[in-house]
Amino acid sequence: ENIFDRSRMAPKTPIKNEPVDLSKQKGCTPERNPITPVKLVDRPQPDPWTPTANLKMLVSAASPDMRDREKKKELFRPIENSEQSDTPDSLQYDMVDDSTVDEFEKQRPSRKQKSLGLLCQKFLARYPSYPLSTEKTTISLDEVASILGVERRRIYDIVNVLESLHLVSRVAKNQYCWHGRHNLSQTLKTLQEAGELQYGELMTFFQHKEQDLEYRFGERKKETISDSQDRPLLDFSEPDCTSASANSRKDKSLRIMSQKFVMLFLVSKTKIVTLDIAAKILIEETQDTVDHSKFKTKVRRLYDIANVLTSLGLIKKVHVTEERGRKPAFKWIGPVEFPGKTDEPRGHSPTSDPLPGTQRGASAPYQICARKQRFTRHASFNGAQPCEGTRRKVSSEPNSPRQERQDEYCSKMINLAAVCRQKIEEDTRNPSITSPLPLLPVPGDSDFCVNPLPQAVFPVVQADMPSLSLPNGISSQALHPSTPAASKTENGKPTLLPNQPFLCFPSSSLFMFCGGLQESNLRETLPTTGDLGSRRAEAQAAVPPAACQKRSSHKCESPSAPVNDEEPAAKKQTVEQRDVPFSLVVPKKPFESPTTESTPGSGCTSAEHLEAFHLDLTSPAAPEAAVKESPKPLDSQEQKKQSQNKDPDEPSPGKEHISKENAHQPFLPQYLYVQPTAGLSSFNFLFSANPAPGAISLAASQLPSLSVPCVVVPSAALASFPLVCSPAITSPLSPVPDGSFSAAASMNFSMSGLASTMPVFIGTTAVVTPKVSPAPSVDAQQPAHPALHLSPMLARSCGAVKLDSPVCMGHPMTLLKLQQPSSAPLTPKSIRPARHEAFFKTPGSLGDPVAWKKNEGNQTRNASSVQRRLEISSTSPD
DNA sequence: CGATCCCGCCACATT
DNA sequence: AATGTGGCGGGATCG
Repeated sequence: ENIFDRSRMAPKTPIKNEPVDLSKQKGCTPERNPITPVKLVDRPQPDPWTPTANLKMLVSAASPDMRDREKKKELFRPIENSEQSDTPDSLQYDMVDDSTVDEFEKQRPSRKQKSLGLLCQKFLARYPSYPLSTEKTTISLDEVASILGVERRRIYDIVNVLESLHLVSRVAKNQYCWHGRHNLSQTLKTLQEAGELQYGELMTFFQHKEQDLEYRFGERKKETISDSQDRPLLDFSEPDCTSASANSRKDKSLRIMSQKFVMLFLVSKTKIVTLDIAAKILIEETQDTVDHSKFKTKVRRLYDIANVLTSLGLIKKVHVTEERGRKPAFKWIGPVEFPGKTDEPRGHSPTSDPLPGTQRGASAPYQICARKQRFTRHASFNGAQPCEGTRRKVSSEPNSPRQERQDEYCSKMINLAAVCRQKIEEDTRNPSITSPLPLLPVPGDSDFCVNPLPQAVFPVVQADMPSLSLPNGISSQALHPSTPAASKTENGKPTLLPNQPFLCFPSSSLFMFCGGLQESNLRETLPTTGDLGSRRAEAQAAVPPAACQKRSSHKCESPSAPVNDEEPAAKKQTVEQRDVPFSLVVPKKPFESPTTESTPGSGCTSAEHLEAFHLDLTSPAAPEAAVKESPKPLDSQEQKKQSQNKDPDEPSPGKEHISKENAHQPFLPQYLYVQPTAGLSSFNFLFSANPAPGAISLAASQLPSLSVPCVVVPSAALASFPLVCSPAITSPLSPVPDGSFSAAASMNFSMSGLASTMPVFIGTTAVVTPKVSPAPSVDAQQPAHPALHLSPMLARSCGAVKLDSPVCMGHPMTLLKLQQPSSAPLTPKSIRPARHEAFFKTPGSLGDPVAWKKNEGNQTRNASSVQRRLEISSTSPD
């Protein structure tokens, strides 16, 4: 706890280790705090410890990393930080007079300082995220407990969760083995698969709106399934470790719960799970009987788990605003895609798709299908296996409502479906708030899975931006008249809806670029061509005029497609966040960290980061978002249709509205989220880049250029209204609000070889068009496309600047300027590296080291890992 | 006052 | 029986 403050002055103050004494001291015994450090004592502690000694250990062990973590934490919990950090006084004083300061500190040992989340960070700080395979780090619970100054009990809480994700494994009594995150993606993948089996339908289904329903149903289902399967699934991983024997133990609910909790995120379209839903789902007991107390207890546990997951950077706390109100929830910010996935976008053929036009979106449909299948499979599976054999808790235990029959399961599912249907119908009736989109009629049987998707989309948005809302009218218009059709898609109009990817940016500060790459084209077509024509992405942002009211609009209707986009986006974000530690993570807090800041002048460097972009908000005042549209908005629809075909082949420039294609399956739009740096604080960017490596592969030839639709909005503006960007379907929109603000801009990204580093240059076609062409292959680019129209607004509001951003990459960049005078800080997050693993890695480790290195204060980070190691090693000896 | 969640009792598992 | 684990929920804090 101390650490916080001390991080800077590490060496100093002795006190804190022990919470206990804190309590004692609080009064005013300032000066001498240090003296008897009571507490630790409890533990058998051999070591010599003097208060100081402990401190030293702590400091040494944690310092570098700790800071990072702390920062992260800060992100998560701004308040805390502020407070602590505030204490500058303390620092100063410390210099002078420690005791005094300490006192103050002591006075409020604040509960937070002892929080599990913080503790977990400390814990994690002690071990490298990616330990060398060679080194096997063993963790002694007692040791850690004493070092961290907490009771062992608390360590169990942490370790149990970590174990559920396989970051550690139990080797022996009191001994755990640290694995780090090497296998995290694999684990998550497994959990995701398992989760789909168990919760997929539900989550998908109801996710947002129907949460209520979900709860009810969810519970049942889960139970059923979970029994038989959970164990196995969960356990699967365990075997590897010695601990297998451990299985017999009572059920380790915390571990299982943790896994289930993670599964919910992985299965969730929105990647947001509210606590209450999770609790309900996780309560295996009798569905109906959800006692209040039990529920409460479950929630408590979830908080424990959530704290750990938060410390791991896998989730973050958010609030979901629903019809009913605002509820606490957590959003998954970890990796979303897993390499190994069986389902590859490309492979899968739409053919079998049960869902007709519904989803053009690349992955979404796919997933759905998969889910169904599994589901089915699953059901049978259950039936086949009676799981009673496995052990359950002792009979004596109070609760053991477990055994369910598969039959029941089926029936439940049916019920569920029915209920859902009802729900939907109801909703439909009251489209008012809830469902902007018409819900699909759900066929009783099978479809649960399918239908859900569309809905899912919304929620996502909501979550983030409660504040934003589109007026209905607007939304409908703007978005798409057709939108509603989405549901209909099945019926008749398939395509449109789905295609559209909309992005809503909830948070005021976010900036998103959405775009899909045309991968398909790329792949098939020559890279070059692809490049060129490939992409223009259109992005639209519709900004409702101030007049617009904020409403539920957040739900912008978005066809399923959007959903897809979103997901990826989420992923990306996550990834990046990881990479870029702090800043990314917490958008809210702009970090002014030096890191990002790129000065205007910095050529290459800046390039590396997105800094290349400079955004100046020219017109901050102009809240309206400026959007650029790609040249052919109109076509988009048609194209969409075509897109259905999915033939990407044609690179034809004109047509290739990428966006649509994007929507298709192949590519997932990637988003890059750029954190606002100091200057940028006001903005956040999301870029959608191609996630798929596949896409990248295309690029491989050289520079693939991607066009991404982007929207730049001043945060302020956003705050006031919601933005929606539908890359795909811009055209329709264009008419809408038209002139006022939305402009669609197409962005092109060129990436060199791998997307990873490339400096992205964003060219607004319109603006810049002409210029950039450094990239050879690229030249073809259509970007030049005259097509762009900038809305007047844009034009005005933003000055497009072309830069050659010659970034190191040598790609040209275009910058948009928004009025922001100040240096635009950019937070460039580098584009995320193509590889999955990269996600996890620290920024330093990211694939494109080069790029990274520079800017950020990364050094810190980069160094940190190294340092960390060193330190640890040094420490360990002790 | 509701949301969080620390604390540590105590049951159960393992040694 | 001793000790390791970890469920659990009272009640303190936080917001």
